[in-house]
Amino acid sequence: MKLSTRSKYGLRALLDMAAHVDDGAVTLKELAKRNNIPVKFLEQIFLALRNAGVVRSRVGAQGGYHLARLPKEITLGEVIRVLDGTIAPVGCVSQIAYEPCTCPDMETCALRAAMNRVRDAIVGVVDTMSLADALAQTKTRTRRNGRSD
Amino acid sequence: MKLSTRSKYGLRALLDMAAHVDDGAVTLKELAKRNNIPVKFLEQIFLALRNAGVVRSRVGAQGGYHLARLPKEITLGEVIRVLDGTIAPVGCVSQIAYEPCTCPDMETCALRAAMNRVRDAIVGVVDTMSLADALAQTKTRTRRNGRSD
DNA sequence: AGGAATCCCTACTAATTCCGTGGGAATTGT
DNA sequence: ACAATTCCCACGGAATTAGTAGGGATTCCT
Repeated sequence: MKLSTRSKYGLRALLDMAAHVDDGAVTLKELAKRNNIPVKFLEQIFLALRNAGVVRSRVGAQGGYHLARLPKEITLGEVIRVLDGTIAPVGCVSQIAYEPCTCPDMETCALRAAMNRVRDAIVGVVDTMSLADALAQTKTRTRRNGRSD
Repeated sequence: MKLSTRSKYGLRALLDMAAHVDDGAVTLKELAKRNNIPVKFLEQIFLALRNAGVVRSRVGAQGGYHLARLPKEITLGEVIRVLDGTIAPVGCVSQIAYEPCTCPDMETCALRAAMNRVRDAIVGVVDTMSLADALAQTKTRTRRNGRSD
């Protein structure tokens, strides 16, 4: 159930941008340095984010990136979908990246039904949590809730 | 956020066993055939499940596997942990397979806080859903609920 | 105008993870 | 004895993903 490094980096950088949203545009170089991310890899990631309309860019000297919308209008789910292509734990429950599985009978597949619920649980979090929400939560002290793993 | 094929196969096979729990022991060969899984791969998977106390085995002719507990006493979460080692979407929020991430400051990492909630959401489903629950849900007609991806 | 900074794009390599296979030993029922 | 089966570990290869290389286009500054 791992999140790709690609999405991890992308989210980390975007959260940083959201935190410094008042400072105007920021360069990849700066973003990469601040967040411990290889510049060239981040470049690739931001290309995708730009094409998806999550960030906007300005080329040339004094150029850089800025968020295309307010932090509260960008959800984690949107970003993950852009960077990973899907969120669903198995292909057979994904709408945007559906792929049939090899189970003998998909209609009565108990695993599929269960994974549907898992997907809903994940989506329920990431699609309702914006960059702003994520930042706010951290500021008010991360309270752990005990569930293991 | 993908579930490994390993866990997928393991769960599929266990659900099958749970559905036929009254038939006594079943061989890997049979399980593999019924569920479209490569025998040798399934063998590996069941070795792990056996060591973890999820199934019990009997060697020799007329041997086979059977569940170590009732279907309602085996959760999906337990199985996934055995087969994948962890459930958490990122290493830095896993208790049983913790791994520090490369973010500049872990204490104030907004992504970590967010992923904590995702993990809780996933765990909330898989740790409360037993093999029996998963089967029951399918029998009562899988009702889709619309969330996309 | 020239140079420096920066994004844009594609292709490639490297690393890792994961799926699946092989072969043989031990055990048990017929 | 023989056949069926679990047990065990190691290995090969495929696929995915992380990260790199390099050059082009655009804009700003002096």
